[in-house]
Amino acid sequence: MKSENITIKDIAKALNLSYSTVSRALKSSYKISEATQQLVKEYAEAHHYRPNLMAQSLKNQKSRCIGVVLCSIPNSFFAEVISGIESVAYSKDYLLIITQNLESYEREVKNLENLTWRSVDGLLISLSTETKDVSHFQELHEQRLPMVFFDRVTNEIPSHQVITDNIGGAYAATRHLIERGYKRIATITSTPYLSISQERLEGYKKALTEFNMPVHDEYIQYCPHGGMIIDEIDSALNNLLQLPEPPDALLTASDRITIGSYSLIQKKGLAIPDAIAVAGFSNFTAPELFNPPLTTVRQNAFEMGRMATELLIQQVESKRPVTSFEKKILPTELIVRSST
Amino acid sequence: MKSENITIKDIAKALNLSYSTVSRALKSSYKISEATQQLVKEYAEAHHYRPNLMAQSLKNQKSRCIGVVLCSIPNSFFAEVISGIESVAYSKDYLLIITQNLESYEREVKNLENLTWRSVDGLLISLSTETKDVSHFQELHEQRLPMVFFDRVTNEIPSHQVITDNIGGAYAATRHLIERGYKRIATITSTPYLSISQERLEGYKKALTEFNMPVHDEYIQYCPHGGMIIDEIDSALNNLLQLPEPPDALLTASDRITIGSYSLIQKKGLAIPDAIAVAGFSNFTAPELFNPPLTTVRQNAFEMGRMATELLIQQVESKRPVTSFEKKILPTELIVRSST
DNA sequence: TTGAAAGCGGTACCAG
DNA sequence: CTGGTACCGCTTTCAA
Repeated sequence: MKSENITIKDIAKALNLSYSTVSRALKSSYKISEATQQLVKEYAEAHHYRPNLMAQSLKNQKSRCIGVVLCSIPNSFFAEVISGIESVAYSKDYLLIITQNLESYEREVKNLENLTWRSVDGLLISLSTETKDVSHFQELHEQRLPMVFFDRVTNEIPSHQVITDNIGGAYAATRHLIERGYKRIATITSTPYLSISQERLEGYKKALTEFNMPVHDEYIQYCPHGGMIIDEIDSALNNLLQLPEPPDALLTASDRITIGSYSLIQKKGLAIPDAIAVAGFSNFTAPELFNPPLTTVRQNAFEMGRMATELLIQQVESKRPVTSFEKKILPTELIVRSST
Repeated sequence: MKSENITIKDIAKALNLSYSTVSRALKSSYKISEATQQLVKEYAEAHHYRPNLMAQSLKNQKSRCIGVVLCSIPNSFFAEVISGIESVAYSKDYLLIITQNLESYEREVKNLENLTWRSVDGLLISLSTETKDVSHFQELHEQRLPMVFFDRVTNEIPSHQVITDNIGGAYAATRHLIERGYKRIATITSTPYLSISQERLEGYKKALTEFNMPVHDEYIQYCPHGGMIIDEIDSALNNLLQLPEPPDALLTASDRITIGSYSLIQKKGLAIPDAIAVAGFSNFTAPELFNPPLTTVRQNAFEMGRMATELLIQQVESKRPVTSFEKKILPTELIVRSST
């Protein structure tokens, strides 16, 4: 194939037509006779004609590439999101450029520079935990580069957003803990800058308040790097356990924090759920195999990727600049197991 | 940036030079005076000149894209491999097109067609479980498209390969089971067509033979789709458990099969390791959290991705056609936990 | 309805 | 050492 690819010129020569006619016939342009269209299309089909994408890109100033900005590919949540992104991108003939920043603001900026150099047609973005300032995205937004934020979003840039019902998810898990009879419910979350942290915290507080339970600030612990560094989680846990009234239940607000906490609690020799109950946001494959099986708030990561990509492509291909934006909120699923 | 990108022509105009001179100056071509080079480069730097990759691609017939062919992005092993691939590709300014085939031969072929259409410069390939015939790759190989196989490789196409020491890994795990005193050791693996199945089986048999234990064919079970379908694993397990002398230990030969078996065995109410011990190939994040903690053979997936990509890019950029190929074999790590 | 030709942004050959 | 120019494959305007 590769070396034997035929071009529009070959077709034109073979059929004694001009380049332009062939080009238009292939696009079913209205100003071409049925007969010619038929002829050209059949020849193209028969000779496996595929348009040269590089040439098309150069001409149209469209790369049919989508840039993906996220923190970590092997993270189970994001891996599922990518799978969803792939499914849509592929079916619409877009290509993915996936970058990971390992929660570093600096790498996020550098990756972004590379993506724009590649002249992507649009961006799918989930912010790094370190990112407080979104001006690097702002700048591109002002140049009309389509972008859709997912999971970790910002409200500073008007754009489509696809997120999980973080408030609802955290609320459901906290309420579940309350109803199970736990009295001192703590939470460990990422940086307070992140949208997901804020919302999950809100759900947590909402449940406590609703059941007339106090919200103690010392029961709320943050991991500046989202648990990328295990020591962060450890010190968060230690802070909690050293309290005069240590918590009897814990809500962990992200995959990494959930797994990390679970592991550390066990290492400290604390029994789950007797010494401390644990429920957490997690898209881990097999939380039912854990010891004890882990109560999780599961997100529909695949769907999130799918939906964000559809919104993005829609915007990329829209003739008019898009000015009204959607905020899609996907439901979470609380799966109760014996860790709570 | 996007809309304000400057081109070679802009530089030429500004400096009163010709396009070609600017182009050569930027590439530090030897026939350009130091002074001019200096001038051009400084101007380019100052105005954030970035060459248009689409134009370069079109001209050079190089896309700086690498196609990745594998079965499933969210699979923990492959997600780690991708992370390794990304790290190298990114540092060398290559772009990744990732495709997944969900173990379907048909999708593998279709994906491949799309990749070649995108005119990728090279391919990183791990075969689907359904793939017995590799002629679709063969064809591209004959057209000199560089390709490196990893993990699930074929010997029918002369190319670089990066694999795990599958024989050694399976051997170590089996030997460990033998030394623990298990007498009837079974194994569940993928299709016998796959290189990894064959090699892991070989390691399994080698250990048994070395310790003068018989190799019973009925102790070897296959999953035609690599465990993609959970029923496959279930029937494999049932076949084993219904034997007059059911096994007292199990070696599972891939991530999905390992997790699936573990889950099913628990559902059947069998105690691990008392009723049956389990050791398996797995790159799962937290096998130590399982109940009981799972003995695993871990592969260096990240390194596999890194290495395969380096070999590929080296081949892509090599002036002469590459004729001698390397077979890199990465060591495995047996981590003993209480499931055995 | 069709053809000719310019141009997208670079590269590389040929002159000078 | 530098400039002119053809060309990569396709799209699109302008003419016919």
